[in-house]
Amino acid sequence: MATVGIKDIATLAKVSPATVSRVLSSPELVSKKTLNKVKKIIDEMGYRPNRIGASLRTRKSGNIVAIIPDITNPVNAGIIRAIEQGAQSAGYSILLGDTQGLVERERHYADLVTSGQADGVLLFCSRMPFRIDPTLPLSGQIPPMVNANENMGNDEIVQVAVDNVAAAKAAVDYLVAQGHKRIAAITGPDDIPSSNERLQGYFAALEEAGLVLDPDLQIAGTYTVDSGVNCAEKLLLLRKRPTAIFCFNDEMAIGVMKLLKKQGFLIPEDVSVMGFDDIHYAEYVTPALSTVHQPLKEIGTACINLLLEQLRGNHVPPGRQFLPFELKLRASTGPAPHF
Amino acid sequence: MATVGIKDIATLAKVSPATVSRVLSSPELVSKKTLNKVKKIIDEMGYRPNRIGASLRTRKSGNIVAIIPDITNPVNAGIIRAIEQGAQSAGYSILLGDTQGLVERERHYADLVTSGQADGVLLFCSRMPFRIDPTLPLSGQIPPMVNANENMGNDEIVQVAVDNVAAAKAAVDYLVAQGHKRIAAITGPDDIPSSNERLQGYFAALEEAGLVLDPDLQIAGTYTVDSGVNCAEKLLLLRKRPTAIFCFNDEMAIGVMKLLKKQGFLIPEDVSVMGFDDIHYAEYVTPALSTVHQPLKEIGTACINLLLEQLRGNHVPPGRQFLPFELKLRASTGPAPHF
DNA sequence: TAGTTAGCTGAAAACGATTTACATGTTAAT
DNA sequence: ATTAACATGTAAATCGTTTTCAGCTAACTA
Repeated sequence: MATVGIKDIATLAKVSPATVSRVLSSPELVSKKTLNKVKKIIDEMGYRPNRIGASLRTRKSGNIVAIIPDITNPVNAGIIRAIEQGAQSAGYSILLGDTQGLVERERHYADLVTSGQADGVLLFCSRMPFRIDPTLPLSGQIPPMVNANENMGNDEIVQVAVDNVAAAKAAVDYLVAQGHKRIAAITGPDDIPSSNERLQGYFAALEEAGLVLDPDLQIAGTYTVDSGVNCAEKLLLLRKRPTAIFCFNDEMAIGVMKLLKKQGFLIPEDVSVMGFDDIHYAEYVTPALSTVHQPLKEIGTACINLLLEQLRGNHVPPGRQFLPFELKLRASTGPAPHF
Repeated sequence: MATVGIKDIATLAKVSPATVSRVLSSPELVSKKTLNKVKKIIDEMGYRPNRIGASLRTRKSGNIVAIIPDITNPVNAGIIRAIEQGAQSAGYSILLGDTQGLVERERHYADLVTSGQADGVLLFCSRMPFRIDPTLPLSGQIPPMVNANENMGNDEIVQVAVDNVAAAKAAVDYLVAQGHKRIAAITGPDDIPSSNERLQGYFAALEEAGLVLDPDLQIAGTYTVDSGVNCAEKLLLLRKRPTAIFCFNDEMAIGVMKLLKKQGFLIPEDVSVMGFDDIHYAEYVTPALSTVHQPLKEIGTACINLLLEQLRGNHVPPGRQFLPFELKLRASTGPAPHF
């Protein structure tokens, strides 16, 4: 690898390293003549400034670390893609921290900013990865950070997501309007705040409709297809079966439909199925899955913009920022069966 | 942000910075007594060595850049996840370079190693992102690099993938064995080497079976669901329709099935559909998609191991390394229809 | 003409670690 | 007692930039 440094360029151009540096970062301070002379040498030599040297001096790494439980999750992948795009245009690179849901890996990646390898954090999970003193105000204790698509239960943190309560309520409202009275909910793990928010929305819709809240109809899944299958099995064993199943993500909804079809149930004639997320494939399962659309690209863009704003040193008002969801009604939901 | 440096620790522990450095990186050179003393101070102060300073001196960034056309593609996401895992255990971080297929972004991310921000490259596309002199041997001109799942048409590069020719041939062999005589191929874009390899496998299988090669049955798609729909439309307009369609990825296969069902064709009674990749959802479309399984985790692990080996300064024999594929036969393929 | 001023440029000091070469102190061997 | 060997610690150079401060020149003002 070529190892030509700023000094070499300076020598060749018969100027000082300072001038070369200025040519690169504040050309307006340099006279046209020297500017061209230096630029020419830089081109000829194919000189690339060493970013590590610059980082050491400026105390800016130019990196942002994204702490993500699972990059293979299409929701996360969709958000991260928009984030990467925005970061790149602003001259930042994304460090990928797939944590597989493990606290120690969340901490590990958070440490990258402590050790100067990253300037800010994009957090896709709900735990605070930094050691903080709860008696002190949060700002000042943490680096620039934005939470993507989760709820950290702390309004001092900048957070971007869909209003899960409202979105879940809208989904259940629709099922209610279709005449369903026994609506089951397959939730996510109960330590995930966004899942609990969806559950609240579910409760709110039932209450507003004056429907009884049957605890048997509420089951916790794990956001996987298999868990959808398992939960659906339990629901079908019930003496009074649900006529609609609201799954807190599309994966589980796909699992539910798989079992339903296997057992000979018609979707949506016997049972309606509603998902959440609107992953790419929701449209292509049979019947096409009704679900709640999350605007991944917009969420990603909002996250990176809010983070960049902080990195520029500007104040960003903390708190949650909601982006609009959309109910996608496809073929897996329909009127409640008569009997 | 605490800004405690190695000098502060040294002062507090009444030793020199060099000793503190040794405590961290080569503890065996330090006496037990000083070791404990220094460690205690480090803990008390919560000192984290600044990685930028260290990088500048050691000329190692501890980063690996992954250059990927599209992180939302489940195949790439699956591979990258295994890569990230292996990198993290070796103390490396992954810089995510989603290029959206653009040459300039590939170059941009390759530049990260030129500028010292990354020590090695994981390449998910087939173009060489570094400017090289073709008259000189490649080694020495490029940094440690491994190609994932593509073919760069250059045996001086370390490359890990599935044997696309053999895999495609196996898929078509199976269709032939099921009695199909008119087997269509929906390929990927024709500038993608792995797609061309699959095409070769398709040709080889047909030739071996003594089947005529009808150019009408070969259409180039773009690896998207929509393109699957479009290509299938063209195939169905043919006077002599295919009885089986081999799609070079699962997305297009899903599109093909969507159109087929819409037009009232039975799968596989009227037309068999075969995919490639075995993405997670292939199992859950209806009918379940027969496809070629790619071992994503193994590919990722092999890639990162080969790269780490190079980063350790060891020679890795260049060339392609094939990992075993697997034919997943599900419900979308069956015997050719009688007539 | 002398005094300002504006516009460029250069010298040198950071930034925060690692590492080489050397100094000191201690023990063991002669 | 002298020396050698070893264990431990220190001082200082180094990595490649950026940036402050000061100096120089040339042009402008009074």
